[in-house]
Amino acid sequence: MTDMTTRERIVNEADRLFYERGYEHTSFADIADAVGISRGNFYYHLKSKNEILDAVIEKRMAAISEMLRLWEDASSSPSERIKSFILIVVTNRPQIVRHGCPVGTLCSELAKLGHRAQPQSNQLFVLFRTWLCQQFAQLGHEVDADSLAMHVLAFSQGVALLAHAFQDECFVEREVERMCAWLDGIASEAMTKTT
Amino acid sequence: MTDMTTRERIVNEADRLFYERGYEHTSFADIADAVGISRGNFYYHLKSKNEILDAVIEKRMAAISEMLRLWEDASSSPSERIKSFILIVVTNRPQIVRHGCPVGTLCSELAKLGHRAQPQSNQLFVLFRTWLCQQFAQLGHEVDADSLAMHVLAFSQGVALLAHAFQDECFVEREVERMCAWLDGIASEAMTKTT
DNA sequence: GACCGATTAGGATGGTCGTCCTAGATTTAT
DNA sequence: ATAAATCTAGGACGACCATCCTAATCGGTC
Repeated sequence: MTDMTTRERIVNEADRLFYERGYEHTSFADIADAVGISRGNFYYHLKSKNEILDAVIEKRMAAISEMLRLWEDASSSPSERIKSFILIVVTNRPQIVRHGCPVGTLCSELAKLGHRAQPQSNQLFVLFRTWLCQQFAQLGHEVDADSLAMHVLAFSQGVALLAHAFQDECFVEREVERMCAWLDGIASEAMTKTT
Repeated sequence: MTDMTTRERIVNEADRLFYERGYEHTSFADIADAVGISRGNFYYHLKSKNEILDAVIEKRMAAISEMLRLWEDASSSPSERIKSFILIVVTNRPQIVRHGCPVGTLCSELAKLGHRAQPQSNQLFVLFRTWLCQQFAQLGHEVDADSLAMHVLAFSQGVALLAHAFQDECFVEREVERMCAWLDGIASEAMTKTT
């Protein structure tokens, strides 16, 4: 806490505020207030708003990579790992209902803005996409692994967006159940093929 | 064209710009430029940006209602009508890839902003939701009609968001195929129950 | 042709934004 | 202790924002 550099504290607060209020709707004054430093001092640590955004995306990239690595270690089977992903929308329900999916809302905003950093933010999706792709391949769905990965990704984004709009937590659970059932179907389908 | 009132022209351009650039990122100057009138003249027709947003939402509500009415007339069976909805993401592919879903991106932005008009924008979703709900009920899924409606809605939002982020048109078609197959399963399931 | 309401244009206002600059404070190295 | 490097605060900047005000123009009516 205390041994965190000012730069890290800025990036942390920016990360939070970008998520809670959106990128464009968060100003330098907001971040400076949250960190507890003056507006002017800001530019000593980060030269522009773009640079903050880049740093935030980089931080999220690292966090996601770490999370995927943990899932890799914790679960033995690929279907269990995929289920770990499906379950994040229910694990993070309160945040999603309040602020949507951190990845989805950022990518959506930057895409609409035609922002310079859109490709970078898309890499957050790509991280999940390739990881899910690997899991489906290990499940025996080598040919349509990417298609299945995108399907799971689309599921999570659709659920997050509607949960956010309607502020509905129950809906999330119903959709997760449906998705888990679908995944079981996919997994057993792969089993019968190999055996 | 010529007999359109200035107010209507303003609302039309605002509708387009809100969709293409987002609500917050569209300024009065942008709309005034697009319509071809001066900034100052603006406030004679609409008192505030909120009022423009309200008018745009109202216009979209009317457009969606009309579209649903047309689907009602064009299709004989409820499953055909639901398919009409599923197919809009492929019909409007180019726009969705460029700007996302008009309803989803607006609701998502207003929800994140905590905007006053968020409930109004949600009514756009509700329009689809209740209509889909009716169709599923007619299909014989009275008890879980709303759950199924939300599922279809989530599908469309997930697909639109990812298509927009990844600028991928092929993905849309694959997901639509998958969804149509799912719908056929739901429909036949209802058939066997009634017969 | 004078009048009046509807419509328009353009500028003024106060606020916020991202950005930059500079002078002071603090820390570190010698 | 002194000098250099690092960090901080606060204000100034130009641009843009939503909003408001006022004077000019237009249409039709008597």
